[in-house]
Amino acid sequence: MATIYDVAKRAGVSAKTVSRVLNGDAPVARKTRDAVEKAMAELEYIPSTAARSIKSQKSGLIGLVTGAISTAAETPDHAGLPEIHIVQGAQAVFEGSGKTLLISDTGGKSDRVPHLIRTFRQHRVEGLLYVADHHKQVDLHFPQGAMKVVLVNCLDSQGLPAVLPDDQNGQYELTKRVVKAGHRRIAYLTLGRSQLATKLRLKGFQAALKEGGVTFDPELVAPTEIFGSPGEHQMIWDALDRFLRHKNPPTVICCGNDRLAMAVYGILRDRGVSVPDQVSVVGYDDHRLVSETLYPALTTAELPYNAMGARAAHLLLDMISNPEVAVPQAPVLVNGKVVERDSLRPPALSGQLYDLKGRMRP
Amino acid sequence: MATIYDVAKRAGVSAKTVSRVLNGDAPVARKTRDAVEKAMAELEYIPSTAARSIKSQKSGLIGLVTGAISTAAETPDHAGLPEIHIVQGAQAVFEGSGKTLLISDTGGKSDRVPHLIRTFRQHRVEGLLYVADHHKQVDLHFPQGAMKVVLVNCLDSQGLPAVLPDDQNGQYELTKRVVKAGHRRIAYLTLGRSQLATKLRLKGFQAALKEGGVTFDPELVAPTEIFGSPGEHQMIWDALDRFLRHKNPPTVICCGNDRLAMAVYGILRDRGVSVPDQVSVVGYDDHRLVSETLYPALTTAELPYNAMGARAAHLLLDMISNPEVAVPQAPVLVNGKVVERDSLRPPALSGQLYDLKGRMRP
DNA sequence: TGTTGACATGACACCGGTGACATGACATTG
DNA sequence: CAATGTCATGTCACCGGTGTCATGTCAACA
Repeated sequence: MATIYDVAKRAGVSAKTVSRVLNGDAPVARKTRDAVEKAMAELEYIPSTAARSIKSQKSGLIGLVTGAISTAAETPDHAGLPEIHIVQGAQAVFEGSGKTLLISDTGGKSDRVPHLIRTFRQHRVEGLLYVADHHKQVDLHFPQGAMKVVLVNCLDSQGLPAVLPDDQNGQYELTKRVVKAGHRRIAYLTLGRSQLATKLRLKGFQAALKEGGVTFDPELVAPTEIFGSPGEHQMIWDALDRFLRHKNPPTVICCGNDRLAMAVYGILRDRGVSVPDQVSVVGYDDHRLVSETLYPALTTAELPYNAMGARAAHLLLDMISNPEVAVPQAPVLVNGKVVERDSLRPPALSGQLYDLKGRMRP
Repeated sequence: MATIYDVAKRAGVSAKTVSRVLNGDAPVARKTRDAVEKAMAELEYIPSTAARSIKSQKSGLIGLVTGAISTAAETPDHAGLPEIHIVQGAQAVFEGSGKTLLISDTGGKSDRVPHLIRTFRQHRVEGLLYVADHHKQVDLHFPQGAMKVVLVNCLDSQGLPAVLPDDQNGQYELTKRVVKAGHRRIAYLTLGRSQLATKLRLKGFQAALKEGGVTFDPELVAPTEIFGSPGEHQMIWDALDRFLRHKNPPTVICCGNDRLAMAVYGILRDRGVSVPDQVSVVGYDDHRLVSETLYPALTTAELPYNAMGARAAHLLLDMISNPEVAVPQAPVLVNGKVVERDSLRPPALSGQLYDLKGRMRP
């Protein structure tokens, strides 16, 4: 690989002059510049970032840690929207600002994080993005002040800057849409109780009901747990069964995410309940693979992963370029849109809505 | 950030001795070693890869380009299994061998590839993984010999080393399972005709039929195109309608991927056809978010993205550490497993299988 | 015509490590 | 006891760039 000296020799100038042509930080005679550029082209010269960075003390690198990082062994694996969207959103921003992204994946093992951090520090990354697979609390103990860090989709107890989805508002907006469609009996199949998103969204849910003058009925709320476990379908089946047998049954079922909505579609239909003619269904995430493919297509709230990644990237870049800037004390909340598709309709008019059949598959 | 000289001074030795402690490439007296290690710990010294690499001429970096790279504007966006699994598979291998991954995302714009390549060359990456979002032909024009490249999930006309899923064998094995379950009337809703995977899988499909003594009926094969387009559901609906109205209708529907199977579930049920009691359904990809969540869970063939990523990483590492090694001329094919779940059953016994209802939603 | 300043370029040190080589202390051997 | 080898450590140059400072040229100006 050609060096700046090779170019200098070929162009008959000093290395420093080549450097000037490269960086344009001092005037260079047109003729000299041409000669240097010709030499660079002929030698396919490409400057070495490594050499640059030892001198400038700036690596131009940003580290990104991903992969279901957590304190516990909960790792729901593929449960929601893939974090890749966060990475893409961030990458696009860094790309535009000349930074390069170094990524590491913990593979779900949080004990490997220290090693990853060390690798990043060896590369002298200028900042670090810490991406969780779902909205959660994490417990990191970074060598304090060692590097700029922005958490994405998670927060810690030390108050590191964090970018989070606005789950409460998202569910609020979505539910408002449901109420506006005319529904008064609204069931909510939430994610696990322990999830932060669940608590926040439930607040948004209740706020929207209240605002719409709809009574909140705790019997129409049920949590689900554990992705991919054999018992999961049973749990959803049972919850739906309770909803449907309620003396005043729901006309719409809100789901904790699109995946849950997918399972609900299957079970409802298996039981002879038509979506959305008899019961509407809405999801959360706008996992397009699911929301656009389900038949009928799913009305859902966007989980703005791409935007969160971009937001976090900007925040980190600010912190890097302007070390004195005050980092946000409260988490930055990013809002997603409500995406209306075909699965939400005004409630059916008749009193007795459905005629249940089927039972849980053994 | 502390340097090796800071450590040397604090430990009262030369920088070279610190280097020896770091690398263990020459004997160091126990006492000296202890002093050096103490100093390193106190200063939180972490060696700089940049400084190391200019001297050693080895960056320890691997570049990875992803993001629906293509020649055309086909970009099906989210159509299949996310490429992130390829990245994860590769990352784990590199991690284990001390390499660090630099990633770039083209965001679907192939004209940005040259710029990404340049960035990677500035970082003196030792090799490059080029990851496509689905099995396709790409047309790259790398500065020849500029760097070691392995293509993943795609191949080019110049015969660059490539790692691909064994689509033919995968569909063969899956179809064999279908035949073994007793099916004789087997419909196949393929992906787009132009896709490489479609052609290969159709071969495997036919081979399995032949081996099982089942007659191939072209009327039971239909292609789908264009993900997410408004007309897509219509196209699937029409194809299924033809299948179901066939004088000798299928007892199972093989789908080009799990997403398609998801759409098929919805349409079949909408038309009063029970899965799998009346018609079995199988997919392809083992996109677990879909295959495990569908109700009933989907029998499908694994698209071994993780393994492909790992395989490609190993191949690239071999090429790097052993430049003389012959690169595979033919693409490396990686096989996936058949995953049996609940959507495949022996065919129903009765003659008249289903009583169609419903029509395409307007 | 001598002075001044803008322009163009080069010499040299330095960034943080490591390879090649040299040196000094001590143990082993004939 | 001198010769030899091993161990432990240091010196110095170099990797590929860039910052600092010096130098040389030439046109404008007093």
